[in-house]
Amino acid sequence: MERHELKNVKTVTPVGENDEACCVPTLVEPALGAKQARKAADIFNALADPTRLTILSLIARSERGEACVCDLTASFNMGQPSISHHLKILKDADLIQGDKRGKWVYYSLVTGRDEEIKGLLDTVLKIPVEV
Amino acid sequence: MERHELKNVKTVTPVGENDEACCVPTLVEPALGAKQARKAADIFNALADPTRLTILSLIARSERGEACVCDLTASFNMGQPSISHHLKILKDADLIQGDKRGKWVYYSLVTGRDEEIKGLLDTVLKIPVEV
DNA sequence: CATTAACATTGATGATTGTCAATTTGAACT
DNA sequence: AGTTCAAATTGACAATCATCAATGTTAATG
Repeated sequence: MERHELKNVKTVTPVGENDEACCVPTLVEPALGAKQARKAADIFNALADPTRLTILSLIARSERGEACVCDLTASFNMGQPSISHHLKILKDADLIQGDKRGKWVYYSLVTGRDEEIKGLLDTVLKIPVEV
Repeated sequence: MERHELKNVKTVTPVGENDEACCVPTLVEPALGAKQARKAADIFNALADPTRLTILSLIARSERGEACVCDLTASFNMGQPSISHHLKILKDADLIQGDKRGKWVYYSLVTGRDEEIKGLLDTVLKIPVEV
């Protein structure tokens, strides 16, 4: 079976009626596993929104490592339910955790995943914004 | 103006008719910049799909650091147009690049961003899949 | 207990997305 | 030139998503 990467090299394949063995995959490795891929996609999906990235950034850069919903709500031009919605998505993805103290709820990066999350943010935020 | 983080500490604020100054943001920092947030979100969005993550993984782990569309198409239970569609999204996000050689097109991670992309994948794929 | 304030939840709506079927483009070979 | 095959593109459709308006929940307060 010939590899198309080598198609200029005439092989000794006994060229039948339809040679041209198309694509012998270079790798048929386990690749990724459907479950793992879905899990990872969920996390990236939680990060795939400007509002949510800004929320994370606000939390990560805050003095105490946390921010209350009212602080966050005040930082955006959108209603409080929308912020709540985004917070839920981040929470469901295990990126942030909420702590109710009195009337207020304070969100912080999930304990133990601080650096991981900051790393993801930094990596992508390092990319220059085109001129 | 009292900080609610300190609400248990009685302040000397001349408690008027409505004290209770809600949320004095701990940080009013520039945060992130709308443009930068959108750009980052676009990249995460390109990563927010199991098929696309698997494509990236297949490319990243392949021997020559590239894979042709026919290889990729053969690896999924979906039509060739769908794979083409996902490749376009990854390409538009500047994560992969295509190289047409003969009848075939070979995709690889964008030159110079190899490690960055692999880093993003590794970070998220390290997360244990729940039992 | 009634009220108020902070936050979450629900339901509706317009926009975006992933997939397929059908068609088109473009290169290689006869 | 005509055929064949790899890949991209187009159009359609169901599903998902971000937002808002309205309502529900829970904790502090009078």
